[in-house]
Amino acid sequence: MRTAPTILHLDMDAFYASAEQASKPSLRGKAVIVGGLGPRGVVATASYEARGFGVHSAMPMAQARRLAPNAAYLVPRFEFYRAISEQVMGLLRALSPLVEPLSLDEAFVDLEAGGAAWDAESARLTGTKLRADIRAVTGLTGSVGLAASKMLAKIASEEAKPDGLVLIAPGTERALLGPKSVRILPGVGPATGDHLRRAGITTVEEIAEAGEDELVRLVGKAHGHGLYAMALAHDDRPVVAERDTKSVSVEDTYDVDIHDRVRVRMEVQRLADRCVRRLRGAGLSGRTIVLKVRRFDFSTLTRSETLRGPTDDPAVVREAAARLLDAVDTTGGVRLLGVGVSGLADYTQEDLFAQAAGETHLDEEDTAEELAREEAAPVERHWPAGHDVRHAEFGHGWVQGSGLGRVTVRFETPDSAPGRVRTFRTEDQALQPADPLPLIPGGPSVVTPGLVRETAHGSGTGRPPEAAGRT
DNA sequence: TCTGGGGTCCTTATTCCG
DNA sequence: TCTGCGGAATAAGGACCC
Repeated sequence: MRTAPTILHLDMDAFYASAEQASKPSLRGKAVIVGGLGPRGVVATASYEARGFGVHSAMPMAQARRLAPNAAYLVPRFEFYRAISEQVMGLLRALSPLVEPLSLDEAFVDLEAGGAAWDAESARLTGTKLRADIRAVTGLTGSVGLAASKMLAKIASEEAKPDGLVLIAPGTERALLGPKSVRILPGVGPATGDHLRRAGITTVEEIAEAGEDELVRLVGKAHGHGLYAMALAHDDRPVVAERDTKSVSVEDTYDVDIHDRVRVRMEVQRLADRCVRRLRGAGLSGRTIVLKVRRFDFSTLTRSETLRGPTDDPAVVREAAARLLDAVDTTGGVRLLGVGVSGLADYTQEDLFAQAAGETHLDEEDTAEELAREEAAPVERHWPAGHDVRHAEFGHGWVQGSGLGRVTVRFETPDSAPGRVRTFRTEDQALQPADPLPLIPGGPSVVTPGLVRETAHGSGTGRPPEAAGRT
C-alpha cells in the first residue's frame, strides 16, 4: 500500500450543466437542468443553482419541473461534452500515462507513476496547477481529491466539490472515515445501505467493529470482504489505463407503453440493428445475445442466448433477439426494450460459411431504407432544446424551445453578452442547425457528425459516427 | 411522483462433463 | 453401471456506478 497521497481523482463540477452555462451566457447563474425531456425523462445533471431547489440527478423530470418550474431544461449534447472531456483527459495524460477515465467527467490519475508527484507537497501543487489548467483550457471548474488510494481520492474530491481541492494526509484516513455514513463507500447503494442499517450498522466505523465474518454473513462473500477492507481504509486497487469492453447494448424507453405485439417485434429488430452498428463500429463481435424487457409495471426481465461463435452479423443478432422475444409474455404492455451483445471478441470468426453465405450488409440496407423514407415523407425539421443554430441574418444562437410550428432562438455565443430571443417558423430556411462554438476563444471546435449533410443522395444520413460503417 | 441509458460485477441455480 | 463430486459454462436477476 502506498503511503504518499499521489492518486488523484478529478470530478468536473455539474459537468453537463456547467458546459451548457459556459456555452450560453444567458444561463449563467441560473438553474439549468440537463436530461431527457420526454414524459419519462430523468435528470442527468442539475446546475448548483437548480440543486438549490432540491433537484438532483436521477430524479424524474416531472418532479424536477414541479420543484424548479422556471429552470432552463435542455437535452444532453454528448458530442459537445465529449469534445470538452477529451481536452481534460489530455491534460491528465500529460501528468501520467496511468489515467483511468470513469466517465466523461471523472478520472483517476496515478501521479507517482508519471513522476508528477511523490509526496503530499508535490501532489498538492500538481492538483492546484491541474485545476488552473482545466479552467484555462475549457473555462470549466473541476474538483480534485488526492489520497493514497482510489477510494479515498474519490471521497476527497467529493468533499472538495464544488471547485475545490482536498488532500487526505496519510495517517488520518481511519479517523476521517469512521464517523461517515456507510453510503460513502463505493459499492454501498440504497439496497446494501438498508441491509446494513437493519443490522444496526450505519457508519463506517461500525463496519470495522462488526468484523469481517459478520459482514460476509450480511452481504455475501465478495462484497463483504471488499467492504470490510474499505472500512479499514485498505484499498490496493491500481489505476488501470485501458479496460476492455465487456458488452455492448442499446435500449429505449417509450413515451407510452407498447401493447401491439407486432410493434414490439419491430422495435426489437431496430434495436438489434442499432446494437450491431455500435458493435461493428468498435470492431467487435460477440457470442451472447441479450434481450431486455421492462414491462408496464416496471418489472424487468432478461433473456439470453449464446451462439456457437462470435458474430457481428445483423441478421444473426436480429434472429436471436426475435427468438428470445418469442419466450416473453408482453401482455399488459412494455415500457422499455433493449438488445445487447456480450462475450465479446475483437475479431470476427470468418470461417463459419453458414454465416458468410448469408452475410447481411447493414449499411446498404439501412441507407436504402432511409432514402425511401425521405422520399416518401420529407422529414419535418425538429429543433431540440439547447442545440446550436445559425441564422442567415442574426448569426449564432441556440434553441430555447419549439412547438406549434414555431421555434424560439436566443442569439448569443460563449463570449458574447446574454443575447436576445426571436421566434421563427420551424421551416424557415434562414435557420440552420450549427455546431457548438468553442468555449474559450481559439479553442478547438466541435464537429457534430450528424450535421455533415451532403446533397440529395450523399452519405449524410444524420446517423451517429459509429453508424458510418464498413463496406 | 413514477422512475434514462450505458455499463460493470456478483450471486444463485442449472446443466453438462469427466 | 451407479453414485458422488467438482469445475466450467450458461442463464437470470440484482445492485451499483456515472
